[in-house]
Amino acid sequence: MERDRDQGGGGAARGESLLFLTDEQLRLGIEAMFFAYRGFTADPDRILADRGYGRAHHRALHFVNRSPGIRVADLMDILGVTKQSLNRVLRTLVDDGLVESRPGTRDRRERRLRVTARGAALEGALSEAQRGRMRAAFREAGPVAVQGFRQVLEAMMDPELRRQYHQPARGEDAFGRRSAKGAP
Amino acid sequence: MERDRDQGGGGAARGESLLFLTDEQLRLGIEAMFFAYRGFTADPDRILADRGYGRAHHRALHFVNRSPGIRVADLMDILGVTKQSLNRVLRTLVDDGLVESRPGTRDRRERRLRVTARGAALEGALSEAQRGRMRAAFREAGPVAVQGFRQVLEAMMDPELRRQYHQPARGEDAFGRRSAKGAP
DNA sequence: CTTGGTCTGTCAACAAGGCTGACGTATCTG
DNA sequence: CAGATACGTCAGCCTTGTTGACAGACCAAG
Repeated sequence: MERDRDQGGGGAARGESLLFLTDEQLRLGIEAMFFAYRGFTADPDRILADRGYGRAHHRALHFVNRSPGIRVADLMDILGVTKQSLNRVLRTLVDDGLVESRPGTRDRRERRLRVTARGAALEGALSEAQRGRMRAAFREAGPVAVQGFRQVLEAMMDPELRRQYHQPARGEDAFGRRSAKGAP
Repeated sequence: MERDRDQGGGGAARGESLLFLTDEQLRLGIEAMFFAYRGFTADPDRILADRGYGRAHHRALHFVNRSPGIRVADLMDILGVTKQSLNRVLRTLVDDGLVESRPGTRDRRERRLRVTARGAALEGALSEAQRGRMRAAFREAGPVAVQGFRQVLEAMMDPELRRQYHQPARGEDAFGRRSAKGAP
């Protein structure tokens, strides 16, 4: 809502050019999201299938890699799944030696997660496949388009998720203190 | 690939500004896709859950509504699922009277699908929820950003899917002739 | 110090929605 | 007529989501 410039109820342009808000344009945006997301996940999915993992494993691995020492509960919030779902995926990753799970030093109820060397290798392969496609898309569209892409996507997120997007890290240092982004 | 302007191997800027192609920027793009897609599906998912349907029903309903008279095989291609998966979903939609399935007039082996009045109503509700969020995002980001958003998403699609994105319609007229976009 | 409440993560069981494989049926087409 | 095609269906499997019940660790109040 924010400033809410002009924009009458009708749906047609007025004054400026609001043609980009017509239902037809929105439908195109919706389908673009659908088809693009398919492409976005296609490459890593192939790699995962080869090794007997699924997309859920990729997601977990990605965010553990991004935030070493993350707690299970925080990972749950980011991924938006129940702890039971997450746990199943996490267990296979731990059993296979891709992720390491250690009790927190400050609070021993929690498990602090980090990727192992092997986990980092797989994450790198998946990530590189995904980055490859995105790099090509970014290059083809150019920096201005990329800027717009990010703006629209960010505006489409739920507010809590937007926070996750901006403050990636969440770990625990050697003394067991929590270390959020700019925490003292 | 296309023109392949500049863009050295290093990863840092050179001449222009290629900072938008760094791995860090790509990681942000990847996470933006992930979080935005969550938001993108959240609103319709709630409506669907109330009525005992899932996201798969939404997808089918959307594309049948978009392309009245579409054949089952074409819907399969668009959705990227097997006929068994599609059939399960489609059967419940037909049984519940949201989608109508009739043999084709030209070729009676095929089933031509279209939404019923009730189907259109549900599709409208789902669609409106999704459009609402996208409308807000588009308005907040502005027309230039929307243009970039569409460019990047399109570049990220698989080529076959890009075709689906550009030529939405696919139906059958009263005489049983196929009617693609600008077909004679 | 003990005790109850609130976290933490785990186990069990179930449902949705993908998948493969094998078939059956109707309908076209050469 | 013979083969190809479009669709539906049965059976069975897997991933990944769900809820419910539970155990261990922590913490604050008595």
